[in-house]
Amino acid sequence: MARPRSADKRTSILSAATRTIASQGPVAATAVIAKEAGVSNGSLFTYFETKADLLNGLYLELKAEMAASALDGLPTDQDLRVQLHFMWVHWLRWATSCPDKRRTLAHLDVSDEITAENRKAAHAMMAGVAGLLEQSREHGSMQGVPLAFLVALLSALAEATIDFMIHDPVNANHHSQAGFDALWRMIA
Amino acid sequence: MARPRSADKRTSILSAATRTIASQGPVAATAVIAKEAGVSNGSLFTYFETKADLLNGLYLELKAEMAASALDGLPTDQDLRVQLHFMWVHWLRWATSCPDKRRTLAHLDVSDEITAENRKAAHAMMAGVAGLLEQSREHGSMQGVPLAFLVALLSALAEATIDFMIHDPVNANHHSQAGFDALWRMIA
Amino acid sequence: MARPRSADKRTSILSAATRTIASQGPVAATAVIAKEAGVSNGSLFTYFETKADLLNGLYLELKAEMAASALDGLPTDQDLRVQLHFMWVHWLRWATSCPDKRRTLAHLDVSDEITAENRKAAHAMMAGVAGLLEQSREHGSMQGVPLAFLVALLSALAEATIDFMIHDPVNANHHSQAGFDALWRMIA
Amino acid sequence: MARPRSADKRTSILSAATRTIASQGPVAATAVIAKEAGVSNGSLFTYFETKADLLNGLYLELKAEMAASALDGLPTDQDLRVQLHFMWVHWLRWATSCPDKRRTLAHLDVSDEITAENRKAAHAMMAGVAGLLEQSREHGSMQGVPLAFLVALLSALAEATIDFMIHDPVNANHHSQAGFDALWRMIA
DNA sequence: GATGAATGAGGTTTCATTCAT
DNA sequence: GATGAATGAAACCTCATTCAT
Repeated sequence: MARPRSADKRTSILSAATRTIASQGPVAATAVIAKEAGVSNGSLFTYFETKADLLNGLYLELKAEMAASALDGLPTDQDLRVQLHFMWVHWLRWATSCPDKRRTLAHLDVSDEITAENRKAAHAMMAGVAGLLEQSREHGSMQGVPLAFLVALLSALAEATIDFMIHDPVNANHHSQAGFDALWRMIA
Repeated sequence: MARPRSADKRTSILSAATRTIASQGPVAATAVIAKEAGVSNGSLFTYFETKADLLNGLYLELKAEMAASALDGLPTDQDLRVQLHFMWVHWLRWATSCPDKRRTLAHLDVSDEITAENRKAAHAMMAGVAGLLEQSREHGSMQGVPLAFLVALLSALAEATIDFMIHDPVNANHHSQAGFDALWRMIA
Repeated sequence: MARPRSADKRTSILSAATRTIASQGPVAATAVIAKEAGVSNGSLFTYFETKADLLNGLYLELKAEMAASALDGLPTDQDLRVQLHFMWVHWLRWATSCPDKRRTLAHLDVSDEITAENRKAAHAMMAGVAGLLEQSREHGSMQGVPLAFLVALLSALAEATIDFMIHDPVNANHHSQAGFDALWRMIA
Repeated sequence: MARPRSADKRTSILSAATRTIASQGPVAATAVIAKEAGVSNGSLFTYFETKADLLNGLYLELKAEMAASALDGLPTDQDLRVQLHFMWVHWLRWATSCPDKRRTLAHLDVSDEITAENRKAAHAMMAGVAGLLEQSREHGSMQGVPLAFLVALLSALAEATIDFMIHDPVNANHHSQAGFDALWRMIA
């Protein structure tokens, strides 16, 4: 209820929640998450007033991390195709290297507990990606469609590709490239 | 010689489950589903031994219906692009006209309760779609990628398009066409 | 509700109940007993109006069989010690050769479902044993105690001996004899 | 640092369980036991993880109390017959003065929920009684029989005597003495 | 009479949240 | 602030009994 003091503890809880929800889904009990975080079950509720709060906080945290992974270090001075490829590769690398975070995010994406407001906020984090897409399609076949639709298609392709990379890790790079080529054909 | 098990009642339960799970997710209580179906609490368990059984049965039922919608009446004597387009349109029409079924299926797709066996069976129902894709890419850019990956990409595009059609129903046909064109560019 | 017709079916149910209760106790479900008897769960209730009725019927049946085993063929023309020994041996032989019946009887003996009336009826079946005891103690040390107490002590010794015979079957006869000798010292 | 688990509450639950099981048997609902203990439904499960745990805990508690009643204050410097008589009298006094505990123990003795391990532990608590019996029979007629059998016979006689004392309380002392005399004749 | 589907109360256990320590 | 015991509303599932076929 009062302002939490330890940022460490908050982080512990979020990371324990990530691990637990990845394996059990959002029905994971708060007591289990607390124990996994090495914190008492009561303490969890001083850092997150409600289980829904925890879920929403985790959602934002993971979305932000994902967006940052995709966009940090973007070579803005280079060719658009190169930039888009950079974004694609970093996004997919992040997702495949933290499968728990990615799986948890997938769970939260379909959960009823995430508020519309937070979904919108998460969407805003991808503004950089949207901007890149906007430029990339400038002279291509998808000039007429709403940008949001385009973003949705990109996400869909990315997620499908990630699934396949995790499922067949030996050829992960291969699949990543094939996915990107498909994307490029789609929007170019 | 005794009162026969009623197919109607089974259907009632499945359709009540569809409605309830669409709005509450798979955590929907069996008691709520039973009441919504106009059936006693205990009766549900004579038709489905377990809640997990109900979920799995529903999953198969909906997947089958979805596959049938996409493939029934396929004009196999026509051009591949026409066939693929037929499939695309019918699939999306089904999904957008029964949003509850579609939403429930989305929930079940990520649920831990669905067995690997049933996931495989559901996959098999889409064999027709896979076959169509296999032929369609024959001379295109995606000859090298695993067919399963191609199917995953198709599904991803379809789902994203469906989302957008539901979100912006006025231009649904427009989005459907844009999605299909994108798909065709991707595989052609 | 109507008069049952098939004595066979009644017997099947009783014997299925014996087996099932022996292993699960009186909480055994009527549906399980019915299935074990090869009868529909509804039918069970035309032969026994109530589960309690079934339990009570079974109790009487088994008690009667036990009493008969102990007393049938009693050599009434012989020495009392010989008669008592005959009774003891036959009782214990019955109990050790039908462990299910014996175990079920033990369960029913402590069950709340058995009516006082039926307990009394069961007691009456052992009148022969009581009579034998009455005569046997005529000149011994237990002339003063209530006959019912004497019967209780006999039963207690018998049950303890049976337990031990089942537990250590190799020396069953030995234990049987030791038990009888102890009994005889007690009452002589 | 948090509210400590209360020994009182544990005791309340055990004693409520004793009363409830005495009258209803081990099928007594945990909710009923909790209410009788003045504790919430859920609290019972912080003191006993499982209903079976509660039953086993109660079993050990009652067996220990019974053994202590029989053996505490044993006049080890006196004649064996005196010691055995002391044990007999105290045992029977305990049993007849707490009929609920005794009845509950009788229920638990035949329950499937009690583990073999706990049965063995309970047996060990009676080691003092066994030792006394071992010495008492030294020069008597029961030198050849297994000690465990002897213990079983003693228990059987005690239980039968207790039943009779409860059933006819006016002459309880009389019956107790008659039972002991019978026991002594048996082993002397 | 026989069958087994239908019923709904009741059983054990879990869990988010509160609050005494 | 931290802890974990306390709470009681559900949740899933079982079962004796009834009744349509």
